[in-house]
Amino acid sequence: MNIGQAAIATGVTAKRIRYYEQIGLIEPAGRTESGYRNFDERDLHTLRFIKRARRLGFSMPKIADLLALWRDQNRSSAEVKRLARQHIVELELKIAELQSMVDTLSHLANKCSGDARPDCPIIAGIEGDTP
Amino acid sequence: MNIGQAAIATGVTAKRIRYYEQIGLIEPAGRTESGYRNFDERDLHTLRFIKRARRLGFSMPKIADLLALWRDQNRSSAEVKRLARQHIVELELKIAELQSMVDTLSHLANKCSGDARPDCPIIAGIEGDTP
DNA sequence: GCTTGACCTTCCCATAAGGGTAAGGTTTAC
DNA sequence: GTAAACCTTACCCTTATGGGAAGGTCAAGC
Repeated sequence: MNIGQAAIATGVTAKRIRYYEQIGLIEPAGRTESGYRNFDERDLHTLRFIKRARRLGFSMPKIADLLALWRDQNRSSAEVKRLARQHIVELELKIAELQSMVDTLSHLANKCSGDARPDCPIIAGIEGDTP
Repeated sequence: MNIGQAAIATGVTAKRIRYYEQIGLIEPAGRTESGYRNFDERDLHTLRFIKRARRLGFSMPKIADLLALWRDQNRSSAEVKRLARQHIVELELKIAELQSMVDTLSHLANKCSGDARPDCPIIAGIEGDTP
């Protein structure tokens, strides 16, 4: 199965597959005599794993860790759980940061008349009161 | 006031100030005879505005829009409000995305025993059931 | 007056996770 | 046999900076 078919089968673009190989996230795929990459079912399985991990917001280095744990038959679930918990904490931190932006902006926007006059608490809020 | 002092006065690093000038976000600062940038109070005011807008998560292009509105004495507050509302929507979209990741991961983590055994619903969840 | 250290300047390289495109080789279908 | 549809590598682009090099400038101390 060449890279285009693998891309269709997994929903991971050919470009990404090559990138994952390049950064060492996946093993270099086998090659045909003419140099085309050749993917088997196991490769597809790995690519799908990566795709799902990405959708959960894991970075490449973390996915590398997850892949290692995935393949390690002697892993402890505690290790996996620790990684997941840590990631959850990071996500929640990011959410809190974004939420704080939303809160501040919503507050300002609610005070803004939103008409034709130039007076605007939003501009004033950005301009001035908080450091 | 040279760039280092401006950086201290505003909390915007010299590197960023040069970058903002480079991308045209701010007017090129005045220069001394020897080529040093020279900042006045108005420049500092602009830099502080940018800093606060950044803290609210606005991108550079949006900050450029905000700066234009800020300077435009004939703006309507409606324009500003529209920009702010749109930004709020984008932030909330991002938050929802991250929250969905947290939810999925939390659900999986809660089912994981987190002990020495390898069996792990988190790995299984990434590996398999959802597309 | 000279040196030293703390500034400043521009320029180039790096980040994360790829997308776009070019130049060229291969395979497949008719 | 040829044209379309693949594949390959390689290079530049993105965001919003940080790091550092090479070299010019300024202020203080001696």
